[in-house]
Amino acid sequence: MTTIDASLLDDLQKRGLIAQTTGGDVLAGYLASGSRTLYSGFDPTADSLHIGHLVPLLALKRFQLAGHKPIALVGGATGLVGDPSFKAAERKLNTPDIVANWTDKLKAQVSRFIDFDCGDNSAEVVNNLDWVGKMDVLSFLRDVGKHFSINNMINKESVKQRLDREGAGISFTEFTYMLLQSYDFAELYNRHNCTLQIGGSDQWGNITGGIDLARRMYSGETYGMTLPLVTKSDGTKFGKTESGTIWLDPDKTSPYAFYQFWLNTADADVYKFLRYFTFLSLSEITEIDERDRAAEGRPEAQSILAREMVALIHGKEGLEAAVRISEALFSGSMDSLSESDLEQLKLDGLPSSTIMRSELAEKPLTQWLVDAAMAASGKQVKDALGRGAVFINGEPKTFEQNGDAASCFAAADARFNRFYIVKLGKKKYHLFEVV
RNA sequence: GCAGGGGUUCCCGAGUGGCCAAAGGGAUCAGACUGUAAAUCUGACGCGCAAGCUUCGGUGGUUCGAAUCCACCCCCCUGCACCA
Repeated sequence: MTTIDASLLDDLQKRGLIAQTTGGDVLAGYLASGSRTLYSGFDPTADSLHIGHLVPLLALKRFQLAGHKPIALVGGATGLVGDPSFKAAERKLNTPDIVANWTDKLKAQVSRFIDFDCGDNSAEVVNNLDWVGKMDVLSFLRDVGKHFSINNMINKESVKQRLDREGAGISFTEFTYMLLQSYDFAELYNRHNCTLQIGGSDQWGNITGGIDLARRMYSGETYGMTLPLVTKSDGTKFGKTESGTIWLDPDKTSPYAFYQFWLNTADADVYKFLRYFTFLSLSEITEIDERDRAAEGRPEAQSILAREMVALIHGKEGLEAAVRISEALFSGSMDSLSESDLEQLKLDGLPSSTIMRSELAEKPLTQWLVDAAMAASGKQVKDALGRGAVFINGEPKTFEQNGDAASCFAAADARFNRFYIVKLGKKKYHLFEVV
């Protein structure tokens, strides 16, 4: 028999992970008095989840650890339609085969976070295409559509801007999204006795829609809870860097890059992020906070956060790889790297490229670095060269040497006859293999 | 459909015949300082190592010369009308 951790809601509250809930105090008692089944949905809008999906995904795990049964729903059907919630403009539809492909990828990713073999509250992964795909239009209109009032729907905050805005508009397709998601909840209630849906705060409208539908179709009593949108103290968008979205797929964002992302968290955000994203207890986090405050200089929190996150998403091996690269590069002891270390750096996800020695003379250094995506334009490399911010195997290069890439990558300077670590600025590293 | 306003470099936003690759701010990149922070200061910021090349919704035109003037077209906003 599964033990229920009755303090779950209280813990979530203290972590700042609860934006809104339905049912008020009833929900706390409901969750404390038995193992419940809950779900959260993930639509296949790309071939990988990104860190924006982490809060609901980890919340499923928190519920599971507290004794509840999580269902991760991958939106093979809803992904074909597109959620209009708080979106400024109509989105373009992806083809069914692309969505199906993405659905499979998300299923695999999601599955790594929750436990499928822990007795009564083992997790499940479902795809809403399995039930929505079988439904015919008339049944949908009669059985589902009949329960929705257009009057209520157009009053939802999530679609307001699309209705109000001149020139934007909303198609019937996207407008119908809420019905699909609501139907998911009703269906999961009916099939799995799923009585709680969680999601991002932008999902409130869709979640309450589902609660109403479950009641109307099956007289079911269900609950909803939303998690906060992750914000940063400086007002910029969480989860994006200059180089783009931070993905959970190691092929899209390497464990090293992922580690660096968390390591660079601002002091003003790091303790909040520890509460949001890690499974460290609140008292442990408070302790870290206090210790950092007492110590002069560099706080430990970022490093703890980075380690926790990489271990969570990429496992022990991913963490070791990320730390190995980071230490080699940032400790200044690159000389100590062995040939196999350098090869490992490549495998570990340090950006790298292979170039032909015979082609070196064809382009100036600026162009080689631009081609390797180290900088957006040759001008930036030129600026860096002028400031002594470009190093090849530890040797500073100057603008005068720009035209002579062959001597910048001189054979005599190569590590193990082929490797060059190029550093641009303080944080950008790239491994060149010249053959 | 009619009337009025507008589309400028990643974003906001100046510029209304040469001094404009185009003010200013933001974002971004690099340097100093630091903790691979923050704040601050400095430099860069269409592309090109360079000569030089390509931009100001689109197409044509006027002119020695246009982001700036003219014509037509496309798109957006604001009123009015039409529709209901």
